Amino acid sequence: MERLSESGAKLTRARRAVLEVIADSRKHLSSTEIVAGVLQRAPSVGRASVFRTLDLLSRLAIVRPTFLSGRAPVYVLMSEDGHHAHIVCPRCLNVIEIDECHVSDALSKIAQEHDIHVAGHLLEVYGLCAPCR
Amino acid sequence: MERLSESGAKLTRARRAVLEVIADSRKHLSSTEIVAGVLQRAPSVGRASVFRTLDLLSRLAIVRPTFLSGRAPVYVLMSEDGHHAHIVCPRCLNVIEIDECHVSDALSKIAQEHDIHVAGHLLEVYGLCAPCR
DNA sequence: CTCCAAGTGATACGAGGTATCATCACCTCT
DNA sequence: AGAGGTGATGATACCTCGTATCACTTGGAG
Repeated sequence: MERLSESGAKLTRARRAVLEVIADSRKHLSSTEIVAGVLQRAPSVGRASVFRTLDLLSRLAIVRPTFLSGRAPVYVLMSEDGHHAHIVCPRCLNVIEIDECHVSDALSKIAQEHDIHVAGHLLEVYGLCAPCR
Repeated sequence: MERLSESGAKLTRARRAVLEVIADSRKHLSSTEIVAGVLQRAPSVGRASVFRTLDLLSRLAIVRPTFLSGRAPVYVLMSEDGHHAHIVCPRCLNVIEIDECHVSDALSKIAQEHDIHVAGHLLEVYGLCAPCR
């Protein structure tokens, strides 16, 4: 929310609604689910604005579209410093969020080797979860 | 290619064509580009089969759809052991492939903490490349 | 309070992806 | 090597998600 206004973008009803829907959700939502959620919360907001907002949030690295299950992408909320990590079980398609992903050493090596200023990352780990084995 | 036949799936003309187009490309391709490439290589192959094959390859973790630029996802070819890593520059949208991503220590910690058998991973690093600074 | 660029909502449109179904060809088994 | 049947195919029509357009509204700086 602060990240949005800091970027110079206006904090409008539509954008507030989209952000609230995403932040309040326990799981990653598809665009269709976000449209539905926004419609409940602020019925006057139009479809197009939801998509425009998702696009804006993606460009600001607040959110990142990713394929988890189903045909449409779901939107992952990035942490304040632009990072996110989760585990996907290819069997049950459940997603386990990871808080501590231990990749900072790896990132600094990568930054050095490729002459990059790292601003964020997404780590997806694939593997069977305990119940599925 | 071997990975496909080992999975029990038939090795057909359509599938061969899709795999060849992806493997021969220097960059990550969108579905539209893959359809076009397949059409050149094997004109008799139908649209639907290309999408079906992409779906199959995703389920087998040979390929992974990801949003890099543009509206449609692009397909990333995973290594034989199910891993892939790259850097995306948010400015020029160029993608730099990473061969050595240094995350194995992190992955074993994650595997332990979350009781997972890690089968693969995708690491996306975001950051400005040298020319863009 | 005023102003105006940024953003909005409604709608029509278009591209990307899918369901269907009769036909075909891979590959196993003999 | 040849046959059989099941998984896969190609063509088409369709549907869904996301986008362009444009007249109107609104956030927020001054």
